[in-house]
Amino acid sequence: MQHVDDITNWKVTKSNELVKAGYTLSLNEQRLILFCIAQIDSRKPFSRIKAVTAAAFAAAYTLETRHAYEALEDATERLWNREVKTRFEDGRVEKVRWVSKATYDRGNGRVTVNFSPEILPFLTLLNERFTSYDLRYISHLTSTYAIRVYEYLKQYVKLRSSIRVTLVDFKEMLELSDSYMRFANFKARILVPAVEQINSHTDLRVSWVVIREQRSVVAIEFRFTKASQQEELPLLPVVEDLDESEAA
DNA sequence: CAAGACAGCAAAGCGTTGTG
DNA sequence: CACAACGCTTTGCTGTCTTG
Repeated sequence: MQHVDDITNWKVTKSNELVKAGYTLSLNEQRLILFCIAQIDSRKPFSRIKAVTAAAFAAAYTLETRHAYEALEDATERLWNREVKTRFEDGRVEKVRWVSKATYDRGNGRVTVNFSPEILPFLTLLNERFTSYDLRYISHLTSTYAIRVYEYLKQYVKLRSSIRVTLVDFKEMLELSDSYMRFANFKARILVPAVEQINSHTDLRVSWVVIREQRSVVAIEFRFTKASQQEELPLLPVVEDLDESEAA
């Protein structure tokens, strides 16, 4: 996992709870977080502390190294105040910080991230209800919403070929409840770009239809399949992979 | 009329270039 | 490596037309 040039098989694994939680991250913050998560062995407890070099970050997301410094510095700075909101059945909302410490080592182009203790249950010791995917599939997505939607669909892809989600829940997940009061805007700015990016860069092929009540859109039904070509790539059944490989 | 579609404006974000 | 500046993209909103 240390080799910068070999990110092809890095997997991001997180609990489905986290996949569906409400949070906002800029693209760079999202990239930084996912890069760190990809280095975690989700089956085990772990050190909480992950280091990211500009070179490794640039390699993972196909940027020129010299451009990665400021992206990392900026993302690190902003990550400090970011939080994850988990909504419970009874309406309770629990907020948790992503990081308890995040420092950019100026002069060395290196970030050290300490995940907060409260976020760890979403990332480690996972053996059920989790989602796993290859980091490389989202590495070319340029909309943070595209990444969120990809993860959301990915959690269902083994179980079914479509999922219906209410517009309210969906916007809540993306922390857009108070924005995009007009569906057309949400569609044009979020849905269409996200699905387009997912279809052209990831292993999922997605389409969607709106569900209406009267004339208002109340839900979205996503339909998806795994792309046939990508299927031939070394994408082992996730559960087996996690249970068996290098466990000892 | 209410809600969606479409066009366009503006701010923020992202990637690049040039400079030191 | 850092910083300033530029240009393209992403994101959020408004005006206006279209539709059932």
